Amino acid sequence: MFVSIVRVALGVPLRRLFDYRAPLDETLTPEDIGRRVRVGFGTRSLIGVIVALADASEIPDEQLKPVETVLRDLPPLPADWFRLTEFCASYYQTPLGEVMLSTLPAAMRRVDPPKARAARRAPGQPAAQDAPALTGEQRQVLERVAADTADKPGFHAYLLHGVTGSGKTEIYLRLVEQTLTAGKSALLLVPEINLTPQLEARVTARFPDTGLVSLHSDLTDATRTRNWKAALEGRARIVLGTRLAVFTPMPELGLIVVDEEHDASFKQQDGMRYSARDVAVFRARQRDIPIVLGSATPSLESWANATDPDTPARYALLELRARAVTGARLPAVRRIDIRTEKLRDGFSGVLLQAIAQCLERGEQSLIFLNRRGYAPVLACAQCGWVSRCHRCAANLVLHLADGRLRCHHCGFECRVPRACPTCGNQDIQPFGRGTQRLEAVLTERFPQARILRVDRDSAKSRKQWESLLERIHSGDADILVGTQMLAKGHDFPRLTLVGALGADAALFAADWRAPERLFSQLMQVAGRAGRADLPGEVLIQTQFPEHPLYAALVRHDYPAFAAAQLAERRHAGFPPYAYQAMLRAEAPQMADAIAFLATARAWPPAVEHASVTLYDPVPMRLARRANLERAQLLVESPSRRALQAFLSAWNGRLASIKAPSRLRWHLEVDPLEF
DNA sequence: AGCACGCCGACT
DNA sequence: GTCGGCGTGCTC
Repeated sequence: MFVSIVRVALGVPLRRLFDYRAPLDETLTPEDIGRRVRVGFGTRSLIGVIVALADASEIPDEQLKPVETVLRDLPPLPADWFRLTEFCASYYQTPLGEVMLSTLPAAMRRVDPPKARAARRAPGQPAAQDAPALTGEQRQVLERVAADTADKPGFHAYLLHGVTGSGKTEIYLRLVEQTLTAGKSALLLVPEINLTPQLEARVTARFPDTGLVSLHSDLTDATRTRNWKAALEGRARIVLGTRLAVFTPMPELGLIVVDEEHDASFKQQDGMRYSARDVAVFRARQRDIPIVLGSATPSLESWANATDPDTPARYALLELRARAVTGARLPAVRRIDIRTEKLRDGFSGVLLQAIAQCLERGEQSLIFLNRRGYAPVLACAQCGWVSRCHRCAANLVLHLADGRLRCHHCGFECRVPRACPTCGNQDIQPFGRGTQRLEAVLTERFPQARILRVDRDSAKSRKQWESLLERIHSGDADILVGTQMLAKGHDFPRLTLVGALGADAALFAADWRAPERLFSQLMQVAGRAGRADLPGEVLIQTQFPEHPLYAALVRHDYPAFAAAQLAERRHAGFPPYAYQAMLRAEAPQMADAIAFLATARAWPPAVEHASVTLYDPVPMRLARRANLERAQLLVESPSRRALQAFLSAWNGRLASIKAPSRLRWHLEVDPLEF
């Protein structure tokens, strides 16, 4: 074959590839597939990836431009990376070029790349830390995996279910060790690296002389590029990263681990809205290697895959039931019935007393409330004015700490007015409670206590977060007040009491995934309390103490909770018993957004789609954000295959719907939020 | 998505 | 008279 045509993927939102003439002075071979090229595109130059070579093009010869440069600074992107990005392009209905280019580090898609600087010398690595002895359960789990792979090497998907402190990390580390010994490399995915620096520290300590790189969005572009190159060139044997790392090319990949697999931060919420957990499972199957998904409270999707008797077991279930730390017991969980009691500033007498006793014993307590700010709204009792955001369909939250009203959706903020802006009444009142208010209340009630608030406001930067963590660890705080940030993987040495406020809101929320998230969060904060010598206690203030969610929580019984939830989901025809996609549109006028969706709904593609249901377009729950009116249309099918076939036919037609230029739309497969 | 081209309103 | 608003069309 005489190669005269180079087929190139470009990072533009067009569902096609672009043909170029081979450069005049170079002969291209199939080995060049996967190399980056610089090509002219319209009036500008772009970086693209060679996807194929051909001897002819459908495009008339005079319209073809020659490739400007073939970049040979790196090995070509490997074949399995192509299959991975092709799968994502097709599954998530995103143009291949966009998928490919968006998963490269920014420097790799720039036409004028910044000069690469040598890495600063890494500090001297400490000697390898010894592996701790395994518990019986841990040994069983590892033996099971070893037996499976000896029996049939290749793809195995495991769901590792184990409570906080049961030693999941040790399982990961042992499997990584085996993988390295076999000459392969490992990919470890975690929800947010800066929230869990101790995992990174543990991996580093265990494998000090192994090429370990991390990949996440907090790294500088130069570092990210350097680490990514190390992975592509096979020098990095362990890649530890957040969701974006799932696309890292790794020639010797032999194991994937997804820690806290239920965590919502594995879902990308803009651009290509992929689930890194699901992509990881596809990648493992495609590479024919084992994958371990770990969690104390797995996503119901994964749990169903591992336990549902009606569906063939897609994942094998591995369980760690006991806490690995010798003698450590699960904390006692109690429900505090607040239907009869008059609360004092949101706190029940029982909880206040428990905090007081905790203080006396010199132990730490944690108050959990998933709402930041001082109060969710400021209102005038005289004329009915409430602090609303004029750009969003939402209230402005009162932040008394810096005297401002803030919109949590668009970032708008202003000073707190002294009087009601409409009637001049001086007596405007905050309604409801956020973490700042709890902090203020506790400061007043326990003036001698050192109180630390931990939420997105007090831990804005990685530095602030680390300094807060440092204070918590050094015992520099008696009472912690915070949001779900506090629930994420940390050891609080003297924490023995957890109080949860406002949990009920999730029980009857419009979002039917709210109970799943609530259970997971409460289970996680509960897991922080108590250790061998200090028993822990969890107090949940509720008006619905009989609710099955709390009953399961008291028993630490995730399987029972999951079974009940799955039964409800099955009955209601929700995921994982249905597959969904969401078409969303936003425009300055709601009517335009709805009209777009109505047109899309009335344009069924030419494929058979009997099993696919298209619902009516409706305004989103937060109908206006940053002055844009938003609406959505749900597409659903009991068959993933049918939904996929429908979407690919439909997606092609959506682009040709005429709409006002200010209208934006996107299609999301497997949406998590409504 | 960018970027150019093109056709109508208020301004140094 | 021009600067610039954003509609429309194209990119191998």
